[in-house]
Amino acid sequence: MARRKDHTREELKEMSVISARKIIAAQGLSNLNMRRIAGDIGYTVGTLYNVFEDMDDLMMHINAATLDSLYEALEKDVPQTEKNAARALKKIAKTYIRFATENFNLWNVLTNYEQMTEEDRPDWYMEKTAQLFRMVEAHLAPVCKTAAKAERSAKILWASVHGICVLGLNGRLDITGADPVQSLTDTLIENYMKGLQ
Amino acid sequence: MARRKDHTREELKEMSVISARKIIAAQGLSNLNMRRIAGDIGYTVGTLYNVFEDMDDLMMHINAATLDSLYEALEKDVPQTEKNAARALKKIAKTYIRFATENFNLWNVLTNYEQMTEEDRPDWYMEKTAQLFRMVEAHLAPVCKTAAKAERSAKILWASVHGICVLGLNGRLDITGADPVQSLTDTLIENYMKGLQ
DNA sequence: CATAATATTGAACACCGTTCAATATTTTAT
DNA sequence: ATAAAATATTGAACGGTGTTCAATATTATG
Repeated sequence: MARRKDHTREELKEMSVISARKIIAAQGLSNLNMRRIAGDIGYTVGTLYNVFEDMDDLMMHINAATLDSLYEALEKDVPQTEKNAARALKKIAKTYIRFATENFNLWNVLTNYEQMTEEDRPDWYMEKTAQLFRMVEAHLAPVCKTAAKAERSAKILWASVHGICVLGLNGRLDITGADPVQSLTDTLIENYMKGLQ
Repeated sequence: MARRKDHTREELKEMSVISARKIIAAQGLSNLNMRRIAGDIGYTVGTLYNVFEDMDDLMMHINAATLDSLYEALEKDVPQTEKNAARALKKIAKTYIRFATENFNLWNVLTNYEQMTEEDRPDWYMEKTAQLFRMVEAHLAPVCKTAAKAERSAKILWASVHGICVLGLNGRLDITGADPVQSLTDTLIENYMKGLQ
């Protein structure tokens, strides 16, 4: 046995999430299981359950990491300096679509694997998605009369782009690849922003 | 044993799908399994595999039935006589949201349970979704210059409404219930149609 | 150094989708 | 009508899953 202090609980959590994300990215969610993660990090399944509540808990941490990397991608790609709202929003959508394409399996897990009970979604997790909405809101505030209206439009546009991305990348819009999807989100954003005046 | 001719293969298929949909609607996908369906229809699991390829095949038929009932709901609720495109589209969205709310579990299975390989989705299944798009297209054709443009806008609006519905009803837009979701789709459709001119 | 606290193990459990040899029933051929 | 072929149905069995928990090993404490 041994190695009680080889890694702290936090280190074990991090190692598990990294391993799980590697497996999902490379071979899909169907090839993920607790025993395999345990083996990958050099422990057994019992240790995994000493660190995570259950598989749902682990999945939440996996999705949290995906949300983090999505936020990083957006922060890196989208210039704060862009004054034209429509152009900024189109850039956000473009980066979102690229992220979903390049991290298809992880992104699909994020969108499909729902923990039904909205209540027991912890605050630190909710904050990660709130962060993303705020990013969109920031570009809408200058062209909206009130903060509430900006918030509304942020929700509408984010969810719409998300919907086009989900159906488009999963082959339910009779189009293939990232470019046609981006073309649709561009049109959506242009028309919506035009109608906003 | 017995009863080889009690039901035809088609009858067995139908009974299985009805039973499965009842279980999903009442207790969610997590409570669905092959043995339970078999028991419900008075057979054993082996018979299920004599009629369906596997559980994915059964799930496809379940989703097909959900698509059918969605189409029926839309056909019943949305008047063909409505000349105002925006009003017609808002009515479609409203009915879609109501359907998703009233058949939440079945609708969630439809949106989440993806058969990854788009190619082996049979034609009769694809036709069911095409039918829905055509319904939206019909209302967009009069206000679009070309049929291709109407098709584009139909995809954009359908996917957008779908996205708002998915995130909204799953509690990811910081709103609760069907009404606020409908309010967002209304705004989306109004702004998009306004921008179309 | 003894004892409490904690970490780690891995066998065991219940459940799942799926298979398939055995068996019962029906259809077809003679 | 009867034998033989074809088909339907069964249910035990297989391998895999998430999860539990008594046993054991390691570390911390007094």
